[in-house]
Amino acid sequence: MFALLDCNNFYVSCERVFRPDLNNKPVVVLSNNDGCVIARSNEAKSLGIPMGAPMFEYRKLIEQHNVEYFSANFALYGDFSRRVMSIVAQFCSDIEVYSIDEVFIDFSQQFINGSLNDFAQELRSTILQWTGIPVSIGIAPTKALAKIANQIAKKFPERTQHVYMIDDDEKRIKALKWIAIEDVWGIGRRYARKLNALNIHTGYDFTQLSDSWIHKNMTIQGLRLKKELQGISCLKLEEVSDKKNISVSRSFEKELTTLADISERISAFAAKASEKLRKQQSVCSSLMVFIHSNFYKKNEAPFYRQSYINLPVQTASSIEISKYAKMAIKNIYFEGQPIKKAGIILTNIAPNKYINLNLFEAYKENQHQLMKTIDTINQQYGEHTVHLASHEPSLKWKTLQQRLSPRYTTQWSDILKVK
DNA sequence: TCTGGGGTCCTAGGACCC
DNA sequence: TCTGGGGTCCTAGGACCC
Repeated sequence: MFALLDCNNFYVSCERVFRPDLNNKPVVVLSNNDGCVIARSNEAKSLGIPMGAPMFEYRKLIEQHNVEYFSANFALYGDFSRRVMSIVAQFCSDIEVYSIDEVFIDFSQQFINGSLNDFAQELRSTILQWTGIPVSIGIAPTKALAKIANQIAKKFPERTQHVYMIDDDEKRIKALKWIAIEDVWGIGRRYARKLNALNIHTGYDFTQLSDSWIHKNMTIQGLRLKKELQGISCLKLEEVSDKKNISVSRSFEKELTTLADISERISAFAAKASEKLRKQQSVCSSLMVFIHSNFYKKNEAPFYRQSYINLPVQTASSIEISKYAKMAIKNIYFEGQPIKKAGIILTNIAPNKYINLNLFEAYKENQHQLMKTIDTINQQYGEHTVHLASHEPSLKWKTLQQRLSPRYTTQWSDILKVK
């Protein structure tokens, strides 16, 4: 049996831990630049605020109903995530951290006295007591069914007490007939539309389609999903592995129209991405830089360009990566073209212990040492203490975060004082 | 005026090799 | 006039996830 444990309205719940006055009140959390809604409390959902709602469209509704809103505080959410996951790890040996707020657990490997249900309840109440974060748990024979069980637990909290188990065929069929096809894990907007056109509306309908049709139209992944929904486990827990791509991208607070400005941002993104790369002790051997115009402007033709660069040597040096990123941007940008968003993706990532040396380019050992020193300093004295001269982080163009909560758990100066 | 960011997997088709 | 077959690697693009 598998379980999926998922934190309820995670970002909002993190904010509420230090603001209990916001319990039972509508709360939302906003994206970068306070652009749109990325998390909502149940009360905010009931007001009809959808996921991804642009702030400028919903500001009126939000103010009208006294919805509390926060700028995203990822330092806080990341820290809470680590705390929740470490409690799960104490209870269960076999887990897969699936996202910042979700974890799969292999219950079959678990030595559990009594019922799985009681065990899950105990886990849930411990997490709530130790961290203040409410969670829901779905239990089923496969990961895809555990996802659905989790949605049932969340949808009917009174009846399920936040834990629901699909443990026989009758419950499985009932759950499949209950769930709308677009809410099934692995069915996105595109497939949902295609399936709806064929009169497929529930998870159950989907399992009635032929294997060959699903394989042909939805690849091998679609077929796996069908088996999973039928109770045949195809997806196991996955090992945590190094990232195969590392990207940093941002929308700008306004359109940029000069190479100098865009180049400076790209340099900062490159440095940030290199830092992530070094953190997982890897190097990369190619990168891609992209820029695009404001796609929401209906009266302008969309502009999108990307440039791939193969690096002469594998590296994790901010200096090297930034240098090539700036070369890439020169290839694709022309002066005057307004750019709203840009980013960098590092690819062909490998562990840094197996660096391939290039016949014509020396491995820059001194840069390796320099990066190590910079990382240590920034870790100790705060982000951006040392940075490349080619960009001025945080000062000139700090992103808009007008409603940022304190970093209660990761910054000494922000810690709560109890009088 | 104002619309997020960071990932994964799979497949088709072209380049290239013997 | 007739012009092989089988394989791998790489990349771009499309789908999905949170």
